[in-house]
Amino acid sequence: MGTSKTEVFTAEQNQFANLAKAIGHPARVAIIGFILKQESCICKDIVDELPLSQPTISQHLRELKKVGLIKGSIEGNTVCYCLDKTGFQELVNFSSAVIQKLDTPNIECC
Amino acid sequence: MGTSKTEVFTAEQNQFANLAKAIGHPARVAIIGFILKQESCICKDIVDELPLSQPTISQHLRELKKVGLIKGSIEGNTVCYCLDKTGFQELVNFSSAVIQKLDTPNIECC
DNA sequence: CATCTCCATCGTAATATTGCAATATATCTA
DNA sequence: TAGATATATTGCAATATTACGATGGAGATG
Repeated sequence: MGTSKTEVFTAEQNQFANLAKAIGHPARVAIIGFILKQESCICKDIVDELPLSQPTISQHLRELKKVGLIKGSIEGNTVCYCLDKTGFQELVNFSSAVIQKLDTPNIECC
Repeated sequence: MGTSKTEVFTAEQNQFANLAKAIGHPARVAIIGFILKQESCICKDIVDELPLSQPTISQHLRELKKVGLIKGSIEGNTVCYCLDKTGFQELVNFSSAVIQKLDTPNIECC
């Protein structure tokens, strides 16, 4: 095994899981945080900031891009990576729906 | 490798990454959704609902519990698993902070 | 008490992820 | 054009994750 049985779950479940999984790595959390602080969105600056090799960062950026959390635009010699609102909105929707439900006091169990 | 270099990141970054990683599996998304729909929070019902073996579900429940997304209470012969607000609140905070920042139009790049 | 049900844990095979050196590619600069 | 700079890709070793059968233990039920 090692493979998730994705085929037995809905497309929505798989898609959201992929989104969460992409954030589920400290380097990627750090990348998001760095761009968010508007320190820079230039790939090189991220590589210089984080104590990981350039190929590793490049790989993490690709993961984030794949699920739509960032988008990159080529700027001559450099690449500018910016946060993509869509993915984060999905996160807000999911988690706030849970909280809202938990706040409605019609649950007898727990 | 295969190991994340957790030691070079902050405790906050690692903690949030763990939280997101826990949600980053379709089975765990499905478990959260099932409990949320208030269909049941009894472990056996989750096992009956999902097309995964009992040991596998048990393992997923442990992952969710480890990061504080659910909490389990023994109820005689059964175990009642319920959502824990804390973890979901962290998710909301993180992602809505990103969205808020992206909505402020003082960003020249991208 | 014997047995059944519910759940956790262990052990293990298959697969995925992580990180980096080496290398490729494209643009920029002198 | 020759190098320098920025980024992506490839290939691989180390480790983590996923799934499940087998097993164990605790409470319910006869």
